Amino acid sequence: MSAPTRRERLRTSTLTEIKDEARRLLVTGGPDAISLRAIAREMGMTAPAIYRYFDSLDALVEALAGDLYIELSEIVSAAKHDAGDDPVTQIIAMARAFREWSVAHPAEFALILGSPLPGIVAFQESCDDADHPGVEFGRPFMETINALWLREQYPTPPRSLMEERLAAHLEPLRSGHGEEVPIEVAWAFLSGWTRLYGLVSMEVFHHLRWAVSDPGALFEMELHSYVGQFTGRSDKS
Amino acid sequence: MSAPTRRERLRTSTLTEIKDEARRLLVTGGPDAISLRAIAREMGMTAPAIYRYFDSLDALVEALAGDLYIELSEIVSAAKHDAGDDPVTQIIAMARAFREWSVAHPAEFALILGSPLPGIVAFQESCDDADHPGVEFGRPFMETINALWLREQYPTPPRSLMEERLAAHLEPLRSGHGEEVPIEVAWAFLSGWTRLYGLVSMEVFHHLRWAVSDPGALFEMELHSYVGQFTGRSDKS
DNA sequence: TTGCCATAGTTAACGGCGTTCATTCTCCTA
DNA sequence: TAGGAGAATGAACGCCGTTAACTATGGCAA
Repeated sequence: MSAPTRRERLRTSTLTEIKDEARRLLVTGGPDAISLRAIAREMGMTAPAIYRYFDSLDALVEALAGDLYIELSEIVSAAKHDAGDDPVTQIIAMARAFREWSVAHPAEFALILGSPLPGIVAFQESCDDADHPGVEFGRPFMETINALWLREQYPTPPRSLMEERLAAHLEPLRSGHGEEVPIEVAWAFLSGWTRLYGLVSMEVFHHLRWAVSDPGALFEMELHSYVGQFTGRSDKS
Repeated sequence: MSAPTRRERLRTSTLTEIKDEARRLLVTGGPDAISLRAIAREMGMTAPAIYRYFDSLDALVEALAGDLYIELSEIVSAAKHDAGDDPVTQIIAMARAFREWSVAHPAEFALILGSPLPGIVAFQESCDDADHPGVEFGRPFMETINALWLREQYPTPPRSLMEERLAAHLEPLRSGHGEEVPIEVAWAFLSGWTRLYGLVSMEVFHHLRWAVSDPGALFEMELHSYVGQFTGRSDKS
């Protein structure tokens, strides 16, 4: 399994060089700036040569998106790992790591978590399989919120209501994370993830400029409010 | 001020035909499918003729985005108006109207509320002026949450904490909606809006497919949870 | 009524793009 | 050492935004 041949080494090296150049173009000029000709030009090649490595421009962008998903997942997981054993501390660390990466890499964030480009739609569609990057990315959040639930049962909407209205539509999540996840955990995870995503993506996409001059302050306030739900501390002033 | 000349009538008619065709292309083929040549082809014209009406493709897309913002704002305002006098009912109606329009018009949603395309960035930048579509869009939400606050003081993070950490960064919002808005209202508005946006945009962008088969059920559950914060009903199961 | 001119529209062209095809070169292997 | 697989090339096609020069035309003033 070791000893990659010289050809293989050259091939993977070219492959990553193409993706690196694509990312550079993404960062400097937005998603539409990623072009085979520009990549090839920058690499001292001609555009058709790239077809030896990717079936199309869309396939290249899709591969790049997969890499970025993994990069972000690893950063979030590392933040959790470095945060000690307390689930609440872990959630705070993961949320902050997610925001920091997103704000530092707006173009990358837009590619994997923004409006799906027509070419990236197929990538989204393939979310059915359990080892899709999206499921993998959500896992540490889910596990932490589950650990928290085992420790103390934080408030949620009434269980009866969730069982009646929500339970039937959670089979994709449960098939990816195990059938045994309590519905309160599923809800808390989805609720928290959508809040985190909404806040961060609005900041990254500049949809908050008209309201807030320092989105980081709003983020910390929201994080405080969200975590308060778990610590049981009253929010009354 | 009335009596537009014949020339003017023809001009505005062509202008809206161009934007209509651009929207049709947006819906059928995504943002990148909007092309001057395709629009002109469909209209029985040649592409350079469009430059009599718009300075560039970007300017056209920007104008279309402005129209869509107004369309969405009017729909949300109408929903509030039709919802009677109770602020809580109004909030529910506005949130549902927002989601329904977004789900029914994913391409339009992506254009105005998704990742900012390089060309649309200038549109976002101009959010400083108080009559920007974004401020106008947020107004009915803000007013309703304010009315609610006057009726009963719902729970928020501690006022002292918000004054210390958040107040200094809210001047853009306050300059658009009046200085007198209490910080609790500003927080409740921003918190609610980011939650609504996060949930809806994840649904529209198919970022929830891996977890939930019917995002509408999750939406109603979240709405229930968010509104519960105002009605003071306990969320314990 | 005549003449003019702003307005709307055209054609041609430039450079950039993804993609395909036929071709060439080069390195590894049998 | 001969051959074949893999890597890269150049030319071409049909898109695209944009510019420039040119033409037709409708409305208004003399």
